[in-house]
Amino acid sequence: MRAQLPTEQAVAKSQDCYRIGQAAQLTGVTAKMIRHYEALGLIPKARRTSGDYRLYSMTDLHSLRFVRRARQLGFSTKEIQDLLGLWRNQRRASKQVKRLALEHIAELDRKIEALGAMRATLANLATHCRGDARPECPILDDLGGLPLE
Amino acid sequence: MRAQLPTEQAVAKSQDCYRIGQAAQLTGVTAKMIRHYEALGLIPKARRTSGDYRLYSMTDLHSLRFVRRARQLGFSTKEIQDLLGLWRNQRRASKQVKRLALEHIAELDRKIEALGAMRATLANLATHCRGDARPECPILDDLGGLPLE
DNA sequence: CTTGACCTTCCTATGATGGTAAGGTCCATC
DNA sequence: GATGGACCTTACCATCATAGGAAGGTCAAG
Repeated sequence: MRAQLPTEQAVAKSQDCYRIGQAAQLTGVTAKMIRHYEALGLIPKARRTSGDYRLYSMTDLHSLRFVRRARQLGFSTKEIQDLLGLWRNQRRASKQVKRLALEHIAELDRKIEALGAMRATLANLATHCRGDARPECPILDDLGGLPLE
Repeated sequence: MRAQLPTEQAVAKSQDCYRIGQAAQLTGVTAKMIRHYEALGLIPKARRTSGDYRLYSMTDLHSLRFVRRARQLGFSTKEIQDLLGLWRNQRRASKQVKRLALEHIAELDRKIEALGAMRATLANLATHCRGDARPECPILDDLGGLPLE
């Protein structure tokens, strides 16, 4: 479990190069997902060592952290692609970014509302269920459609 | 588009038999999903006609509506399997049903909370974004990790 | 040279749903 | 009795983000 700081690593570090496992540790994005994002075109193809190992610079790590943070906020990879484009574009208008953010907020609101409606319905049913050893159960009655048929 | 009420259909109806398309219409579950639920073992394998068409009775339709309603409430197919078991078991204890319901409510709460946290963070960032033609953008700054590094 | 940590690619799976393609059934109408 | 059309069948692929594993290669230390 000792970090391999010797030769290769020392060279890598001095050259601002990290292999995928290190990049994963430093960004919180799994190596698996880093490769996946590369395949999706979300991040550029990594440089490779002579042994075909991927190499990442600090800039790359920065991008990976960006992606992770955006994922934490629920953006899809497609949306992240757009956000990354704006992030890298010095001539972007903040209006564009804000629009994406507001759209995503609206999407989150839709999901929250849908889940809230489920929760309310189910909580209501659960309230009326005695929850004892007897079989009578308004929850199952509702699912079975008894009240509606 | 005329419903085929003649011979086969008349017979089917008189015998409490519906083909998958009719079952889909009557239950709101797509034919696709009906087959899927059967493959999952959620509903029993349907009887078949001599031509290998699936046939559904009113009881089957009832089960399908149960599944649909449970899906609307966000239960997974695995959970629905348990609910169906309880529904069909006349000796069930309502306690068991209520436990499943409360667990699911807790799960919904977790999801709602997670989405709500995303929403709050993003809304906060959006508030501070001017949303004009200039490039400065606190949203991108956050995603890029500027405030944390 | 071997060992072990790390890397590579490729394939598989998840969960609920939708799509499509190639082909069979069944009934009505010509 | 053949045709057309609505409906059905199975089988495969796609979505979305993520994880797991197998088989094999790299590299540095012992």
